[in-house]
Amino acid sequence: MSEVKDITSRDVDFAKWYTDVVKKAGLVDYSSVKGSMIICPYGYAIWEEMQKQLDQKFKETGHENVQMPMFIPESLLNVEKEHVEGFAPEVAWVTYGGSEKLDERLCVRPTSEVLFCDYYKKIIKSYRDLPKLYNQWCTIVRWEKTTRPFLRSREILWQEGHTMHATEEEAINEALKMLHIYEDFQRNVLAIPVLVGKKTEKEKFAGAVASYSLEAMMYDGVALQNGTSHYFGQGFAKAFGIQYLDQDNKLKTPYQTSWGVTTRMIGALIMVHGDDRGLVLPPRIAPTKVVVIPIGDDEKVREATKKIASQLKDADITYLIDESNKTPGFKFAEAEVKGYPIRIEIGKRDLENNEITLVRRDILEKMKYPLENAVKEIPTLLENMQTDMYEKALTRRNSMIYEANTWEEFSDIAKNKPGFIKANWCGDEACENKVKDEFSMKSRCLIDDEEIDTPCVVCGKKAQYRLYFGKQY
RNA sequence: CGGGAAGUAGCACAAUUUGGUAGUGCACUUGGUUUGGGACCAAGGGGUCGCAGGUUCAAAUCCUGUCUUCCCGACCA
Repeated sequence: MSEVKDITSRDVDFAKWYTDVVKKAGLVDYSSVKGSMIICPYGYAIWEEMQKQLDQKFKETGHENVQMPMFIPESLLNVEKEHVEGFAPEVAWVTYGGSEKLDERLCVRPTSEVLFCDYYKKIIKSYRDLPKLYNQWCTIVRWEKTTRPFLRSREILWQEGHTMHATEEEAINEALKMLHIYEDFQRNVLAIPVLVGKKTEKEKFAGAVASYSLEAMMYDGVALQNGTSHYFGQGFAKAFGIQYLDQDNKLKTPYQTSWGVTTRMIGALIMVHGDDRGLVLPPRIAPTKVVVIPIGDDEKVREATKKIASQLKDADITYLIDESNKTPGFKFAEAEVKGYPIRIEIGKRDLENNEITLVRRDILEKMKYPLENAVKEIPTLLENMQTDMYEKALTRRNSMIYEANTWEEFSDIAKNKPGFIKANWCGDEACENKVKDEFSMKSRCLIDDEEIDTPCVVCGKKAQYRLYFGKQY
């Protein structure tokens, strides 16, 4: 097995490996503005696939897409106090229009809660106007100090749902429903195991009553928050004066949610599934499922390639044919960097036996199939690959979740073993801060289906919660 | 935002110390030979040395500022 050129091994330098893969696979390129990335065609194709599948789910659950403005007047941003305090440090401001200084500066949306609220105030008058289930696909801007492609950028491509409901129960259900749509998508399509749960007070969204998140573990044991769903209660609605007349002819304040996922999911795909040869895409999200590599300039090879191509087309399997004038080894390596799930090699040596070679990207095992029915096997291969990738990721993640009952145990694990730590907690923010100060680990999310039978891992007082701690991107 | 490192062709680097015609490998173009794990021959194209000032007869090289990238920390839904 020859070494793949130019990709740093992920066990040698994970950060470098990540940037190498992102660039060599043609997902992203840097622009001249820090943290503002160019998403290349292949990277964007993955995003489009994510969009397509999620958007369908959003629509099936009654949501409508809208497009809100990009600018928020300062006075509008200031309406909800907690919210503005949470976001003020990272917003970008527009202060000039042409050469004229603006009377009121405009914030480039870091998220659109206030824009939606401002609009909902106009259009929600009656109980008949509820629920309002809007979503938008857009970019937002947050002036992050440290940036990395897909993981933390200043301009973020995402989706944000904003909904209004008549009752608290309905709103909470909405927040959880969308959380579970994300969860299902990440597990079954992205093949990424996620921990799903409520955030602590300290970690929740600025202005939310409750925040729920999806926490994935990367290959190096570091957490990536891969989506959030928030229940807002009536906080924003009250601050913005959103009221409707109910059936009983009384003015009432609606309950609100918001939820979002970003292109960060692409970063998660890379860091959960990738290997030293490059990207490995789960079949259900791969824009191109199969790459066909003809070997040698031979009439029989050309014929067989044509045949396979037409069968793939008939079977509705996305594919591309690499007919470039490169050597087979080069094409194989290229296909591996790109992470196409299945590679088909067609050469005259196999054709003499009426066979072709298929290779699954995740296990890289060469399999011979009869030319006639090889394509028929592909759907099964893809499904097996999808399942195996999830199992492999799950096994690795589970092997890196540790349990600590005392501060000594916690310290030992935090210092020596990358991954998450399960522990009990009293609920005092001081204890959360101590973990963060000493080990740069933050609480990921609460665990609500396990017994709490030992004291707080930090202070030793009675524990009220069980949660995961972990370092994060 | 603090500490460190780096920016010279698409990529990886040399030339900078000691100022004096900008180079090598890969990639790219054309033609040919090739093709089962990153091919070969031949002929070509491509650079205001990140950007802006300054010093000098002369700046990739020295000085100042600035931007970008990477690493560590702080910050962070």
